[in-house]
Amino acid sequence: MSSRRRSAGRRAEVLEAAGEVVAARGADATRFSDVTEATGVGVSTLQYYFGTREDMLIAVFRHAAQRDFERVRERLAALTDPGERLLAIATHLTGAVGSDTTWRLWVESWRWASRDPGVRADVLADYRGWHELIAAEVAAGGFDEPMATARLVLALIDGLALPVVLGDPDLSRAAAHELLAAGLSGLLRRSSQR
Amino acid sequence: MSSRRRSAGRRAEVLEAAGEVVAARGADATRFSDVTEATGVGVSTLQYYFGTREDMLIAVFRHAAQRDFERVRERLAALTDPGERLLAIATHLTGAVGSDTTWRLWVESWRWASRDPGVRADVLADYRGWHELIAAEVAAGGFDEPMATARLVLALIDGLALPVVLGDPDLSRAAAHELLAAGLSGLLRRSSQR
Amino acid sequence: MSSRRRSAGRRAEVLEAAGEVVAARGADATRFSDVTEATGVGVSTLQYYFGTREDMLIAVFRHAAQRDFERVRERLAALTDPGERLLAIATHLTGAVGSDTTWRLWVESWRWASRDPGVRADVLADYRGWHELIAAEVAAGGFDEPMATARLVLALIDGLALPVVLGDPDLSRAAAHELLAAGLSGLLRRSSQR
Amino acid sequence: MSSRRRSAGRRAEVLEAAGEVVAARGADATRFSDVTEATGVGVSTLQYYFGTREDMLIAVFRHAAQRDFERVRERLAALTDPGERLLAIATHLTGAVGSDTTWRLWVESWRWASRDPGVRADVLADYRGWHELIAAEVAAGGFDEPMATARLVLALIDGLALPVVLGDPDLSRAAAHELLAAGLSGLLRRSSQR
DNA sequence: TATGAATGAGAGTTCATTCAT
DNA sequence: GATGAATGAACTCTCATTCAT
Repeated sequence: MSSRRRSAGRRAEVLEAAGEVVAARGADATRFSDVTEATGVGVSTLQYYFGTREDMLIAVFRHAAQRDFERVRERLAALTDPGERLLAIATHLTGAVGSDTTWRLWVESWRWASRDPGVRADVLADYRGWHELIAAEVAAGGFDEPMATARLVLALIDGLALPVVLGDPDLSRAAAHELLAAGLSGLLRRSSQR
Repeated sequence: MSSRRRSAGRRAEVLEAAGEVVAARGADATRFSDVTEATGVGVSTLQYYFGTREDMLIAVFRHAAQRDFERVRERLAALTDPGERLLAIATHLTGAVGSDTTWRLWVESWRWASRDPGVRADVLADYRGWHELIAAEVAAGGFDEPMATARLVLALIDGLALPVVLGDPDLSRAAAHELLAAGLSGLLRRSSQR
Repeated sequence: MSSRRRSAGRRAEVLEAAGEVVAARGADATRFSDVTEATGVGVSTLQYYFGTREDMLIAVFRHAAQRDFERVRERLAALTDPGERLLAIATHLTGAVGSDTTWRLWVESWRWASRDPGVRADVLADYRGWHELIAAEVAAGGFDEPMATARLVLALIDGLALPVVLGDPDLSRAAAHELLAAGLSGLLRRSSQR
Repeated sequence: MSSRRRSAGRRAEVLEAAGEVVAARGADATRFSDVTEATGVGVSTLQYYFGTREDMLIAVFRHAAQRDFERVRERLAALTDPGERLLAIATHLTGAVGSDTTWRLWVESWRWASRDPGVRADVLADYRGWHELIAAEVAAGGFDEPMATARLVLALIDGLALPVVLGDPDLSRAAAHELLAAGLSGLLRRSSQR
C-alpha cells in the first residue's frame, strides 16, 4: 500500500515535470526520452505510468489545467471585492513564475484539441469553467450581461497573453498589466451608466 | 526565363497548398510526404524548392502572413470610415472561407516563434504591422491612445478567434461577430467623453 | 496437499488452454499475455508455474504429444482387427474436433525441435513411439517389413494432414479419408502376394 | 538504368540469402538485423527493397517456391521415362545441398499460410502445381487415377521429408531414398494389374 | 531543373523478466 | 503459493537527408 501511494506521488511529480518539458519543447516535440532526462524516470516506467506517448501528453494537459484552476482559486480565497477578484483572475497573466508554462501548455492543449475530440471536450469544458468563474464576478460586481462580458474578458486575457509569452519587447509584463486593467474597465458596463 | 517564372509560380502554389496541410496537421506533424500527397510534387523536388523541412515550414509561415495582410488590405480598399475599417479588420475573424487556416497558421507560427529566433522576429514584426494598421484607424477615428487601444483590440480579436476556430458550440461565428462589435465599442474611448 | 493437487490441476488446465493458443498463433508468436487472456491466469503466475516463456512452450509441446498418444490408445481399446486398428490410427487425421490443434502443435514442435536439442530428442522419441505402434499393427496383420512400412504409413498420414489442416479446398476431410484408405492398401504388402 | 538493373540483381541476391536465414532461424525469429548480418545490406535498405518485415518474409517464400519448382524442372529436362521422372521429383527430397533449406522454407510457408490469406492462396497454388506435375507423370506412365495418386505421392514425399530434415538418426538420407522408391511402387497401380 | 535510390538516426512500443510483498 | 510494480533490451518503422543522374 505504501508502494502504491509512493507510486501515485511519483506519478504526480512526473506529471509536473513533464508539463515543464511540454511547455518548453511543444507537445509534438516532446519525446519520452525528454521526460526521462528531466525526471530520471526511465522510458518504460513512463509508459507503465501513462501508456502511450499521446496518453502521457493528454495526462499532462489535464493535470496542468487543473493546477491552473486551483491556483487561481487559492488566490481568490483572500479577496472579496469583485473588481479585485476579476483583476486577480486577469493578472493571472502577468503573475508568478511558471505562468509562461501555464500559457504555453494552454496553447499546446488548444492545438491538440483541434485534432483530438477527447481533448477538445476537455478544453471546451475548461473554457466554460473559466467563463463561469469570470461571469460570477461580473454579476457580483453588478455589471451587465455577465456571460457575454466574461467571454470578452477571457478573450482579452488570452489575446494579451500571447505576445507577453512570446516576449514582445514592446510589451513588458508591467505594461500588459496596465493595459489589461484599462481594457477591463472598458469592457465592464453598468446599465445605470447608460 | 519562362521556366523560372513557371517554377516560381509552382513554388507559390505549393506554398499555398502546404499552408493548408500545416494548418490541418500542425507544423510538427507536417512531413514532406504530406505535402507531396497534397501537391503531387515529389519529396526531392520540395527539398529542391525549399531546402530543409524547417525551411519549408518557415517559408509557409511567411507566405501565410503576407497573404493574410494582403487580403485585409484588399478589403480595406473599399472602405473609408475608420469605424467600418476597424470592424472590417476585426471581423477578418468571422470572415471568409479559409480563415480557419489563417488562424491555425498564426498559432503555428507563434509556437515556432517561441523556439526559433528568426521566426520570432518575423512574427513580432507582423504583430507590429497589425498594431500599426489598427492604431492608424483608431487615430483616424479620433479615439484616444491609439497604440494602447490597438493592442487591446488585437488581443480581443486573437482571443476570440481561439474558441471560434476550436469550434466552441457556445460561440457561433455570428455570436462572435456581435461580441466583437460590442467589445470594440467598449475599448474605443474619446477624451471628450471623459 | 489439497492445494498442491488443486495447483497441479490448474497447471494442467492452463497447459491445455495454452496449447490452443500456441496452435492458433504459432509458438513464436505466443506471448505470456496471450495465455493470460485465454486463461485468466496472470503473467507472473504463469512464470511461477512454468518458468521461462520457452519452458512454457516446451511444456505445452510435451503435454500435447502425450494427450495425442493417449487419445489414440483410447480409440484402439475398442478395436481388435489390425486393419481396423491401423485405419483408426491413420484417420486420427480426419477425426474429432481439436485435431487441427493437434496437427498444428505437431508442426510447432517439429520447428522447435529443429533448433532445440532437448525438444528434438522428445520429438524423435515420439516419432519412434508412433512407428512402433503402427509397426505392431502391421506385423499383427501379417504384413511385410513392419518398421519400413510403418514409416511409410506415418509419412503418408503426416503428408496428407498438412493440406487438410491448411484447408485445401480440393481436399475435403472425407476425400482425405478415402485417399488415406486407398494409400494404406497400396503400402501394405504380404510376401505371399508377391 | 544500370543502377536499376544492379538493384534488381541485388534484391534477388538478398532474397536468396534471406531464404537461408529464414530456413535457419524460422520466419518469426528472423529479424531485419539477421538478414543484415547475412548480407551486409543495411536494415533500412532492406525496408526500402521489401517494405515491412512481413513483406520481406512473404517475398522470401515466393522466391523460394519459384526456385524450388525451377530446379526440379531443370532436373526433369534430362529425363524421359515417366518412372524415372517421378523418382526424380520425389528424390528432390534426398537431393542436393540446400534441400534442407527448401523443406524448412516450405514448412515456414505453410505456417504463414495458416494465418495469412494471401500466403495461403500462394501456397495452395504451389501445391496444385506440384500435384499437376506429378499427375502428368503418373498419367504418362499409364497408371490409374493420376490426381488421387499424385496427392498420395506428394503426401508421402512431404511426410518423409519431415523426419529427414529433422535429422532422425534412424532414417538416413539413403534409407529415405529407398523407402520412397518402395512407397512409390506401392502407390502406383495399373488397372490392367487388377 | 528535377527526381529516384539508398541510408542513418531516432522514436515508440512490446515483452520477458526481476524484485518485493 | 501467487501476484503486481518496475524496468531494460530489442525490434520495427518512419523520415529527413545525401548522392547520383
